[in-house]
Amino acid sequence: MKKIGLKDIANHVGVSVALVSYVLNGQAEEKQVGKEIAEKIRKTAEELNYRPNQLAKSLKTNKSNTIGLVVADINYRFSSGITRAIESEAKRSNYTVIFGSSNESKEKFHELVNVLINHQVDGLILVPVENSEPSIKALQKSEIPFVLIDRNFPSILANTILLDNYKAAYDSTVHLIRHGHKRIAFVNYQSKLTNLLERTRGYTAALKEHGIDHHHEWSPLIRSGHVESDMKKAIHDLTAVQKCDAIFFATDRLSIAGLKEIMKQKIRIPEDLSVFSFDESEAFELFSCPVSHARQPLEKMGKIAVTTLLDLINKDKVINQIFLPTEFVPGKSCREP
Amino acid sequence: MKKIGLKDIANHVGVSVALVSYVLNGQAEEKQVGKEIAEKIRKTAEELNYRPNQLAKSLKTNKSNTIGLVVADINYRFSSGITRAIESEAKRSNYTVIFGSSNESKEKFHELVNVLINHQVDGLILVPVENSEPSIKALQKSEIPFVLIDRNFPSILANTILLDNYKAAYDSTVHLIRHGHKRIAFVNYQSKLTNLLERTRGYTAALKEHGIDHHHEWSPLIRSGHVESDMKKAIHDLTAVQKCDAIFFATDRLSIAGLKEIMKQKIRIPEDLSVFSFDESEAFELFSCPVSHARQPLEKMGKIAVTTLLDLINKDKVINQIFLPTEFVPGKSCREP
DNA sequence: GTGAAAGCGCTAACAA
DNA sequence: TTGTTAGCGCTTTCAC
Repeated sequence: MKKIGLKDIANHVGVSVALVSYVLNGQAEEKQVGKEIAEKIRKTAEELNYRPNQLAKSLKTNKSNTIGLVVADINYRFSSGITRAIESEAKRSNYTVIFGSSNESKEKFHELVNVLINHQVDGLILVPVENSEPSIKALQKSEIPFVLIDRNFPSILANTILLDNYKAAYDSTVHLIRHGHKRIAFVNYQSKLTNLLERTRGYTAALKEHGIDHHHEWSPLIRSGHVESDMKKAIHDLTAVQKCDAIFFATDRLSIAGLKEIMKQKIRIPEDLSVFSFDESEAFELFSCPVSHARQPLEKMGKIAVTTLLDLINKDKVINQIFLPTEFVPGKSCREP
Repeated sequence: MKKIGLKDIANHVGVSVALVSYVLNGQAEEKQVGKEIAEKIRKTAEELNYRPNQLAKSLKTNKSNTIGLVVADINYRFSSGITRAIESEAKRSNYTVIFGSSNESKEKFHELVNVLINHQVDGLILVPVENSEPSIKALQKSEIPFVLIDRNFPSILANTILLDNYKAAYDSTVHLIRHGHKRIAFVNYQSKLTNLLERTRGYTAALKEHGIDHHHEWSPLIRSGHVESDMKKAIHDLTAVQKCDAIFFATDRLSIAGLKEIMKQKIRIPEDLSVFSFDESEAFELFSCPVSHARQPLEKMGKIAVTTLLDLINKDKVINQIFLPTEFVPGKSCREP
């Protein structure tokens, strides 16, 4: 079946391509196209099953109606949630999403951004990875609109949609303090990502402001390549050696790894130990007790990322840093005060 | 910063655009471009930070190096796993993925397919939704290469990558029978999707071939909009009324909902009841005992989907239906024989 | 009201 | 070896 173009319709109806273009783009009124002709064009387009070539359109108008999205790993709950929100919001505005997963590699991240740019995306939504500052800085020079999401860099001023990680961690820690805990541990990844560092900062500040001495040993860092072994050691240290009575995990994956280890070591929640998680996980549904946690507003983040980006594309740019609050989801994993 | 095109480089170096095009597309040898000139062109392109306009290229060559992907819901473990595999395999072949999530709506599915086609994707990978046969049939007429994945329709003959759902369910049921179970329940969604129906068929056949009378009451159907309430009733019926001693859940989400309910009703696994799951879930990690299950080869499915599609795009090929086996992952959720 | 034609950035056949 | 040029399918200005 031959591809149908404007010309085919024009020939068929016996008019010029210009008219066909007007009509099919909803400019029939504006251009005062004859009613009958317009109707005939529409009908023929339908009959011939005309599909506009978006590439040609984009090439001409210099606008692809496409946004590029790079997430860290589509298998993360965070990524799939945000992707779903972004795709659906983009679609509402008639944009299509071109997609890539960097798998936390800065090389792949860089390459993906370039590929997306070559595909003439109108803008980018990026979850940057560690050490991707150079790519982002290069991007800034190119004047292509983009927004960062979830993560940022101190050295880069850009449109950013972030959680208020500091406050969320602070509040969560205070929650544990209110429950009467004094020896509160915080398990985080070893990482330079600001969102994670901010969580540590919030935790530390909460302890300090409530007159609790923070022991360095209470904040073990887990190496992402060695989660299982590091976590095993961490849980043992925190409970048996440091006698902590509460553990606050910095991410969902750490919570899962930690809770698994806690189960193995037959530590009872919340009798022996209180647990709080940053992020939620499907896995919590099958844990022996509901896990109290801070929930990320994925839907909202995705939606705001898109609207911010579209603003950037359509209007002129003001740099905007948006901090979203988490939602506190009470469970039964913290002992009663 | 003005956009740099081939012409700019040509002017800069003092040659024609053709030469620049040749060199930058690796045809320098073939076209016998002067070594020095070639080098100069490459250097200038680099300096000017030239980025090829993929749209123009595609328009001209009638090839976008882009594949469209429509999944049912990117939040499913299945979808994100398959998407990751597809994206990474596509990238290996220099293809980019344009993405959409149908959210199990046939209207959205149809629309997405059209949008992707308008974007001139070279081919499509689709996870069809219920009642999307008409869209698929229309697609077949258009001669755009596509492969279906995970789901198919009896009335449609197309390139398809499927699980061998029948065999996987059959084998899993036999596994339970071998463990000495006689009253084995199978909990599935109420759905017309063939992959789910095949699982029911496998289960039923296994019972029959092992001389076990199948009671209709042992196969409750859960309505996807009422999982919680339907599951509550189902679990109660199966255990208290039907006295089943094993339950086989047809999907990961059903397993989670079922296990949650089982926990609530204080039924012990595997002492009181054996449990087997089709699909795995992160959630199993925190269940009181490891759940035996059949694992889908997501990586492989994604990879094969891409290679099949690329074959279809590049050569012309016969219709191919590929059935992949699941992997049996033993847990401790089935009582010992 | 309608049509002719330029040109978006690129490829590739053809000419020189 | 290198350059010229005709489009790919579409939008849009300008002329009629």
